[in-house]
Formats: sequence, structure tokens, C-alpha cells
Amino acid sequence: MLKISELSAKVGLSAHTLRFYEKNGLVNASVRSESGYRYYNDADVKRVEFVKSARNIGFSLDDISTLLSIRVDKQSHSCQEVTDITQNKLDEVNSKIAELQSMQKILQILLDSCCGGPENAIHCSIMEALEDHEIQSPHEGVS
Amino acid sequence: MLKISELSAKVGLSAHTLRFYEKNGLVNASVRSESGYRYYNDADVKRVEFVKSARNIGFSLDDISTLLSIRVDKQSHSCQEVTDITQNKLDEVNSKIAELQSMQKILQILLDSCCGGPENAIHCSIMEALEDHEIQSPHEGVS
DNA sequence: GTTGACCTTAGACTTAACTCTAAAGTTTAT
DNA sequence: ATAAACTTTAGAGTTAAGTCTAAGGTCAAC
Repeated sequence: MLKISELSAKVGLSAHTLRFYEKNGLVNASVRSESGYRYYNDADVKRVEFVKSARNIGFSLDDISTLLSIRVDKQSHSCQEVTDITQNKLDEVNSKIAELQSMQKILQILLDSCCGGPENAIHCSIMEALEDHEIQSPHEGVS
Repeated sequence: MLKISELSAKVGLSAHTLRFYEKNGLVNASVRSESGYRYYNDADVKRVEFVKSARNIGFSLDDISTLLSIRVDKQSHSCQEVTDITQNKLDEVNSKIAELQSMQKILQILLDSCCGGPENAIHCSIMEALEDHEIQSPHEGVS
């Protein structure tokens, strides 16, 4: 059984974060000492590691809550529920990538167009591009 | 001279946002009526449009403050100052893209590995991947 | 038997860029 | 002259995922 700082060292999440996860219903210590200290058993550690893996992929804590509830009763849940969550996350990631790529493209064009030297900025083509109405908002409706 | 709601309609930013920008030193109405109403002249409108263009590319309000201060005295600033800001933004965008692409890759692998059907999740390969320690955190030190 | 390291809680703070509210004053249209 | 529509301000709320603090209790070592 691990105390919170031991678990923290083992999984690489701060004790604060572990308590925060508990407050949000993700992981709790299955044992408390008389004085209230948290003690984590092997199953608790596995659960924390599951949360950490899911965080590393980019799942939100909300997603992870759902994944955890599937995890504790896999019998009653389908693969489709799991792929739905995963697909939604992938869609979100893809649209963020698209948005960033459109910024990337414009930034690169701006950089290519400007001398970038010690000349004063009176004829700076980046400033000109920002002043003229050349720049449209990338896909506003995507969230 | 435009009132705030007219400017709002013209540039597509809410009156709230325009006041917020003013509070943060980005744009203010160069004229106030006796009763305190904001009135924006052509130069103000241009400035707001500049801010909007810069926002659309993804510059932070902090970056935009700097760009605006260059804009009002281009004589005293160099193209290099402008390209530095732009290059920093591009670097940031590129590293976010890289991070998202590494998530994307893993999510795609997970989706490809799972049947996604109505079967129960006892042998779900996505759940298994999250339970085993297959998933590493993407570049933690990149910010 | 006391120092120092650890643990507890509730709750405030952080970031960025808004977004909204309340309470009051102003302008416009009829 | 009055109702509707607009404006003002200060300040609170939003989001996500922590991060930190204060004030106190506990445990291990010497």
C-alpha cells in the first residue's frame, strides 16, 4: 500500500493532482488510515496509470471519467462506446490540426514575404498584410 | 464616426469585446461624447481591423499589443522585430501541430485496432492499450 | 519529547480571452 | 412624454486542468 507521495513518485503526478483527481471522481485511495491518510493498493495504482495513459493521449478528464466507468464494468459496455469516444477525440484533434495548419500557412507566407532585416518597418510586408484585408478567419464554425 | 454597436456590426466583434480590448489597451475610441458614448473614427476602425486580422492569424493579444506599438511608429522599428514575433508564433504553432499529430497517430492506431462493434468491451483493444503501459506522453518539455 | 517531514482540508489562484450582469444614464421614435 | 433601444461602468463568471496556500494534524527519528 502506497502513501500519496509514494504513488506520486511512482506515476509522476503530483500529490496535489492526485487529490484533485479524487475530488473529481476519477481515482480514490481504497483505504484511509484512522487519521485520514490515503493508502493506495495495486488496483488503485492501475487505475491511476490508466488515467495517466488516457491523459497522455489527450483525452479530457470528462472522457476519462466515461472510460473509467466502462473499465469497471466492461461486460456491460460495447467496443463501440469506446471507439465513439476515441473517434470524437480524433475528430477534435483533426480539426485543431487543420486550424493550426491554416495559421501555419499564413505565417509562413508572411515570413517569406518580409526581408526580416534591420530596415525600418515603414514598408514591412507583414504589417501591410495585417493592414489590408487579406487575412480571413480560419473556419470559425469548427470550435 | 461610429457608435460602438455600429463598429461592432462593421467588424464582427461584439461591443463587449471592443470594450474589453479598450480596457486592455488595444483600441480606444478617439472621441467620447459629453455623456461618455464612444465614437470611433476611420483610424480607430483601421486599428480594430488590424487587431482582428492579427487575431485571425492566431496572434495573442500580447503579441498584438506589440504589433500595434510598432504600427504607430514604424519608423522606429525594424522588419526584424516584426519577423521575430511572427517566427515565434510560427514555432509555437508548429510545436502544437507536432503534439497534436502524435495524438492523432495514436488515436488512429487505437481505432484501427478495435472492432468498434456491439461486442462487450472485455477484450477491447483500446482499453487494453490504455491499461498496458504502451502509451507515452508526447514531448513533455515543449510547452 | 521534540524537530522535521509528511499528511489533511477547504478554498483561493492561475491562464487567456472573452462573456455576462446589474444598475444606472442617454438617445430615438412615436 | 414615454417606451424601447442603446450606452456606460465595475465587477463577476466561464473553461480546463491543475497549482498553491494556510492552518492544522500525524508520524518517524533521534
